[in-house]
Amino acid sequence: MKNNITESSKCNAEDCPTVDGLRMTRQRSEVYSVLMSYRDHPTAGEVFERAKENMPTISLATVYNCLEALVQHGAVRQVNFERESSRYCPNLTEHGHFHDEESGKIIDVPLKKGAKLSDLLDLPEGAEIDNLEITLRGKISNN
Amino acid sequence: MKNNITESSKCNAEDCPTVDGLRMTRQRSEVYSVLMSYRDHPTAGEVFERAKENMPTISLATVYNCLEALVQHGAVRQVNFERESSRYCPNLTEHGHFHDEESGKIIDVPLKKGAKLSDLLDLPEGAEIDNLEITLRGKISNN
DNA sequence: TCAATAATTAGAATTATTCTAAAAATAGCT
DNA sequence: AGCTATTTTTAGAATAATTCTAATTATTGA
Repeated sequence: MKNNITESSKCNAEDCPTVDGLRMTRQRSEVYSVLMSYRDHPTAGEVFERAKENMPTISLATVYNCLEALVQHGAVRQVNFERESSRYCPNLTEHGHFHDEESGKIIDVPLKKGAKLSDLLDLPEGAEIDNLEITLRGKISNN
Repeated sequence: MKNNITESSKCNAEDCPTVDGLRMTRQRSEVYSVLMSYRDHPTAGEVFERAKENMPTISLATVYNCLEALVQHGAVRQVNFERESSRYCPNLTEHGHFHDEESGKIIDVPLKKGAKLSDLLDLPEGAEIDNLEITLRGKISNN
């Protein structure tokens, strides 16, 4: 195929943000926009299924590559629940995840503004936190 | 082999606790005592290697079975870091885990007594937490 | 336009874990 | 103790998510 500048290979703010130092290819843009439009923490396989609707030739390996690139550049977060396959989340605010045992849904749980981790945990002396993951599992009693 | 009651098939408080409703077999006892004696969050494979020293005939499948049984009966906790293989921890107090990026060591991080999760997180309305996992990754600056 | 670099692709390889089915151990009777 | 039902262990096969490989394609920038 000839080098073909299409609409989707150009950047527009919504579905193709400029990520520092990351070349925004059509595939990365598609993967990112899948994450942005559903926001339900899909697995790589689910992202692949959805991406194929717009871009039937995309491969699973590419979805993995794109997700990794987006994660490494901080555009997307990778979320792991026990040994299940990784899920991906475009919410970049500090938050944890609540896994509802009944519906299977995963709900973002915002960290309270100004709340300090050291109020909850006895952190080791001199610990510098690069990454924090808080995952909760439970039920939602609706009454 | 004939039914052979050996020393290790009897229970003594230290390496063979009675776990509610769990038959304490020689293999389960061995797996549990491996976890208790090193307490460094080994993987199933590492538990297998260590268990073989005392019990050369134990199989990897059995180690997985035993670990699962112990986890299900609340005698041991399963800890997951990103996509790495599961690790196991006999510390039953409420705690999170700090993963030191430099040494690779995993350090238990106690929850402060009386600290409330709801001070840190905006939990969803009516959420009942069955399980909480807090994992931290970072460095320890030693000065 | 061309050369150098980076990304994509299909399919193979890897790896942790689970499954299967047969053998062994154990518990609960009498 | 002996008998039977149930549970556990075992080796090896199967599975599934992810990563790797090597060839093709796309992109950058001189």
